Amino acid sequence: MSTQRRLTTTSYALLSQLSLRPWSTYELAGQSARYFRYVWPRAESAIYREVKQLAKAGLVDGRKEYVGRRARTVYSISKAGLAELREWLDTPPSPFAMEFEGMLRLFVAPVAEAGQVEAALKQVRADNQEMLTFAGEVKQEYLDGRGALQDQVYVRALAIDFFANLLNTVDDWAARALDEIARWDSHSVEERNERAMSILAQVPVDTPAQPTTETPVVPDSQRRSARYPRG
Amino acid sequence: MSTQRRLTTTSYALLSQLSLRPWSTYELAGQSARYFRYVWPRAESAIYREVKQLAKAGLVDGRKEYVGRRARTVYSISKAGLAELREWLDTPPSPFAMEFEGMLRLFVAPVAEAGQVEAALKQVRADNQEMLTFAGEVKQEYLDGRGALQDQVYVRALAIDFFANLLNTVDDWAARALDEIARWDSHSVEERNERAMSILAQVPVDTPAQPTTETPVVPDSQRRSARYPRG
DNA sequence: TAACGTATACTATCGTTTAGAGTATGTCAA
DNA sequence: TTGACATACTCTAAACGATAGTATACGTTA
Repeated sequence: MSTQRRLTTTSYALLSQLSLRPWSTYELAGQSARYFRYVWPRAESAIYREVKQLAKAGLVDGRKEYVGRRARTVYSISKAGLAELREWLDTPPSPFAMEFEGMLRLFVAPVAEAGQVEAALKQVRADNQEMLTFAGEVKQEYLDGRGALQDQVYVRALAIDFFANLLNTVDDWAARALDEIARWDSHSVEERNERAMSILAQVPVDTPAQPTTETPVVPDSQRRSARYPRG
Repeated sequence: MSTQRRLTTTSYALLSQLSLRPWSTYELAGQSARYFRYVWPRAESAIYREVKQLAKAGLVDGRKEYVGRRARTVYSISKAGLAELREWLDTPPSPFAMEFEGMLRLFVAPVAEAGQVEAALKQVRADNQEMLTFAGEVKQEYLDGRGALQDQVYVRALAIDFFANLLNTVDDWAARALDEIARWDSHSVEERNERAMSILAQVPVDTPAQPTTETPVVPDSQRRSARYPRG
């Protein structure tokens, strides 16, 4: 019953899912692979490990069921689990983070062979297309009334809206970047840099009013765990 | 000299940085904290560990320098390292991935107390503002001609363009989502779901032409390591 | 001139997480 | 009855993160 170990966001992600309805571990792993993968990617084995620990901590109840001779465990959230979940909801979420190897490829451009960076960015667009196709399928599932947790479309629609827009933004950028790269061959580094300055000037973000007195330090919005501040 | 262990993307990120010029480990850790953090976030200790292994594998050369009695090691890429890097550039990049706890918070909305999800999304916007401020500072640094690797603005400008657009997209979404959440109080779940259907219909992604015969399986664009396919 | 705070430059350790393979049972179609 | 595929997990090495700790250098202030 007592919560020994500190819970991770992965714990809460599972508690969240289980707060909506009971699931078997296999189903949870499936949901993770199909949907959660995009916002909170975790290995399949981590799901199995994690629910077991949640059960040990008394935050979820496991019930063995049988399909023929094959057993499976169906979990549901416990009162203690729901309380934990509610407490988590009073803490600020950890900030948006990403891994984008495509950008690493771009950074090596000065020492890459012609075409290598281009190929990487084309791959980025291909991946994006694949994900957009998936998003389109999910959109259609909900429009057809056969989406997962269809009774919560009012929540899920916002998630689909998020992804479609995000993927389009990334794709638009990749297209722009490919356009620029195509010009590199016929321009010197100096010419490219001059052009870059006007691209920079048009980047949709305000520059600081007073010149930053010195190079700002390491960004701080790292991991958080405290409650929301005062108001 | 022989590469025993399989290199990770973290290895290649460091090789990339070292291919542009030599850096001390401390500088590499600093660059990682300041810039790479956003595309390939790794712990400081991981940087120190990794360069040492790259040195052991003969992919980088370390030279001890002294400031008084305090030693530091400055690394530069070796021929073998450059060859490895070039091979990596011939492999497709791993797909874009993210962690977005804010979305997890949204998913629990049906069991959350009023205001909890709203607070989470406001935090998302605050974090975004912070990152946008940082992007603005970096933009100004390059416009002033004092950015890191300023002679490569033609590459770095594209990265700043990426971030500004991405952050704006996330922020716009969060604002839209907050607008929707504000309506929840005065509407039943049925009314919310009805509204969600029209939001869904306007999501900027095409739905599949032929109805997806069955629920599509686990997305495949998982980790890759092979070369680009044929042509 | 001593003390203090901050930046530099790391090392060490422990626990967690991932990737990937492996095991075993059940279902269905050819 | 064989094989493909889905279900339902377990196991392990290597990668990674968090945290603490050590030590030197340098500038400011008391």
